[in-house]
Amino acid sequence: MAKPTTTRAGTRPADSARRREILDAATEVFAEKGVVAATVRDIGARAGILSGSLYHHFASKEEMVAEILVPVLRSQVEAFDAIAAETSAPEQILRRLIGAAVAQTAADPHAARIIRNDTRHFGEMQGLDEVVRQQRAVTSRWTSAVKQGIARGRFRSDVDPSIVTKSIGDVVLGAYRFMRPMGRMPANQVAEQLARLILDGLEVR
Amino acid sequence: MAKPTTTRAGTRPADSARRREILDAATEVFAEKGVVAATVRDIGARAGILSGSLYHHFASKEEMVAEILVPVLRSQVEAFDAIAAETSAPEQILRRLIGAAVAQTAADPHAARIIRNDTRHFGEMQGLDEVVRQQRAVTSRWTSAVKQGIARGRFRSDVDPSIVTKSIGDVVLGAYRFMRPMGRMPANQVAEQLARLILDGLEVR
Amino acid sequence: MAKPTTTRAGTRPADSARRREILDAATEVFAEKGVVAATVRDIGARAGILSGSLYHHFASKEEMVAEILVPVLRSQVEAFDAIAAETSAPEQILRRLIGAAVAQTAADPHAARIIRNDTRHFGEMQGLDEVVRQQRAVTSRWTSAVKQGIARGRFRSDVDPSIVTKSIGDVVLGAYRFMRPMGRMPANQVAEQLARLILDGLEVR
Amino acid sequence: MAKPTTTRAGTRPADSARRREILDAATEVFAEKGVVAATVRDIGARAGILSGSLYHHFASKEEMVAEILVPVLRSQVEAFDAIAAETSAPEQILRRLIGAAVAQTAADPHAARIIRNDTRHFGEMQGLDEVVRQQRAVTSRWTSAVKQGIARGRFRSDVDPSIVTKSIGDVVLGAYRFMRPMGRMPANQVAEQLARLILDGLEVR
DNA sequence: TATGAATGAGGTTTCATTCAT
DNA sequence: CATGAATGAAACCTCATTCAT
Repeated sequence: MAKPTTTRAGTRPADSARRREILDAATEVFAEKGVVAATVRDIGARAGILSGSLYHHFASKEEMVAEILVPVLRSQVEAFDAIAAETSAPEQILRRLIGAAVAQTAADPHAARIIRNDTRHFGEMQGLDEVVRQQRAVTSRWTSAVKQGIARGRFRSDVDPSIVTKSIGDVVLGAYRFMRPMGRMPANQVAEQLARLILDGLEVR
Repeated sequence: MAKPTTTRAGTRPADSARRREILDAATEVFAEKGVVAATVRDIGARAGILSGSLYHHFASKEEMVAEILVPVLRSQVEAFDAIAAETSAPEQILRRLIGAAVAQTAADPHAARIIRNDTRHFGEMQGLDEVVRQQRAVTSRWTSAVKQGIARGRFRSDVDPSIVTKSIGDVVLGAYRFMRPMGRMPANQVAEQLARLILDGLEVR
Repeated sequence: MAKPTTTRAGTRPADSARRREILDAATEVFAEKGVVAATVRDIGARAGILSGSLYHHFASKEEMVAEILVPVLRSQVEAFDAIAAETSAPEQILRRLIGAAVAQTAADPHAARIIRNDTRHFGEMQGLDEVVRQQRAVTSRWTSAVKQGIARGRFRSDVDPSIVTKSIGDVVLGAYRFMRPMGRMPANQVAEQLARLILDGLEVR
Repeated sequence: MAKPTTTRAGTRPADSARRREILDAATEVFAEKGVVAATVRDIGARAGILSGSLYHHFASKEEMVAEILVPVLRSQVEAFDAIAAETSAPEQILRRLIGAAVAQTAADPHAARIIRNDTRHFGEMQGLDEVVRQQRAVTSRWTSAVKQGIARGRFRSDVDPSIVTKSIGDVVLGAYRFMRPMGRMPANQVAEQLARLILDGLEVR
């Protein structure tokens, strides 16, 4: 995982325990209500603090969003790059990308939910440039994996790569619903089922 | 003093042309910004009207959302039921459901986008009970199609039906991105590609 | 979107000094303009605060009304009950009820004015149930005092008790006009004159 | 009754039947909700017309109020003056004033209710100068009747004339509650009971 | 005369943010 | 670090009034 030792602008003591607690509360609230509908009062209430006091730890609501998502996305990009570097068979790559993405989702289901639901807003929000950048990086990893598979004749060429890519992305981002705390299945099992579905399809051959 | 949420009597001309225009404007704005972030001023601006004047036509922002989504969802449920009634082979049913859903998405891509992005908020919004009900109806159609296919041995039984159902739903709801005005592909082609992907999988056999 | 009427958690410091100041300002404004015509901006202006900031202390305009009136009415009911418990002669009871009511009016003339002028609206306003309940309690105290006097043959039986009760209520509630800050007479003198008028009538015998 | 053949400013056809109907609807609505809380939409709804169409008949909401109240008040002043002119005994005068006032209340209970509840607003509303003037005239009639009775030694002198006057005014204005449509007693009976109460008091001598 | 659409001002309320203590 | 008070902008919505048809 990337280490967020420095925060944008002149924000205070970097990362205390309190800061982490607040961020966890914010993560939950953002996941449940969405970043637009979530208010700083909601976050304060969940963290056991008054909303005004949040500003001792974070410069803005946006900064919280960034601080929640950037590490998650960065770590995903790193994981993806490692997989691409050490794997050669396209279906193996895709299978492992799915596994890594689902594992991330398992590690931080709230973050996954935020990404799935609020990506649309990140462009207009200030200070989320890095989030947007990392999201693009993730997408590009999926895209090259798919294109490579098609180029090597292992993936079907009669489906538009962009459709494949985005559909896989959607399916994987929705995996949080099948695992704790929302679902009941262990992450690796979810990953396996999604991989089967994506690679082999629903129909029995 | 307290805001009366009840529909004012005397207003509400059922559906005039102006009403339709405003609804179209609202549909666009909701799709682009999300129902929470979209303001009545945004809608008014797009419709060429002052925000207060919207209330000559609609009782609330919520009512607009309902009026946009209910017909779309109802028509989808009807289409789904017709397909289920006249088709017997599970893979045929699923293929046709996908086709119908994508066709809907093509007919009203903005509505699809709203559903995809804002479903989470509908439960807490007042006056959207019918929307929620129809959404449940849609989901139940997908679910029974999938379960039937599994029961008849045509769909794989090693993937949780709920995972299958939700994943298909996600993929189909995202189809608006590949068609006009956002994408460039004709609807029936998108439907065909998604059906292939879902039923046969990405891998070349 | 829909306005949540529930009291926000986290706010509401029970009663600070500021809260009292605002409540006093609100009391004046409500008394002068009436609860419907009084705007939160009026109240804010009188309290030296922006109208939005009022909501740091109160959940709604209605809550202010309730918080102004409930204690006044409750205290009146208590006073009435004490009188009824320790007094036996009907004319003595009535005289003392009038005295207590006028004393209340003297203690909080603005509240009396609000009650006199805006009772009609309380039923339709949200959160004023307790106000309505206490008002009924006050009325019932007047009614039983009058009926008791008639039953014991001390009050005339040729006038409908409901007319008597309501008329006395009206006269007493209007007492604020004769005392400071609107009038000039001391409260006990007003009470004495009203009691004479009510019990003995205007005519010289 | 004074004939309102001319309306203030350049308002249309003077008085058609429709105008009367609307005015009746407005009277009811004003009485029930109060002139501030009553909206032109309420009035239109009760009159079976759209609110905008009201302005073909009246220049403003205020004009309606004026047109409702001025004739009532003028007629009361005339009646009072006639009584004062043809009666000499103070208690007879007062008794007949009460009778006349209650009769007015019976004839137009809604108007009485409006006067009782909304007098406070008339000063700030535009175009109600004549209403205010006539209300002053009414008050002055009550005042002189009372003062005359005191001067002639027929009314008690140990109660402030202003208190007497205002209290009588309150009681009489509240009479609408005891007669149809709100109460059940015939007007002359209400008048008789109020006169007894005011002149002779509640206590049995 | 009436309708239906619109205006524009203003109402209550929300909310991110600031700051003295 | 946290509180509690406040700000100021902006949100949703209401309402008297106007006007073309």
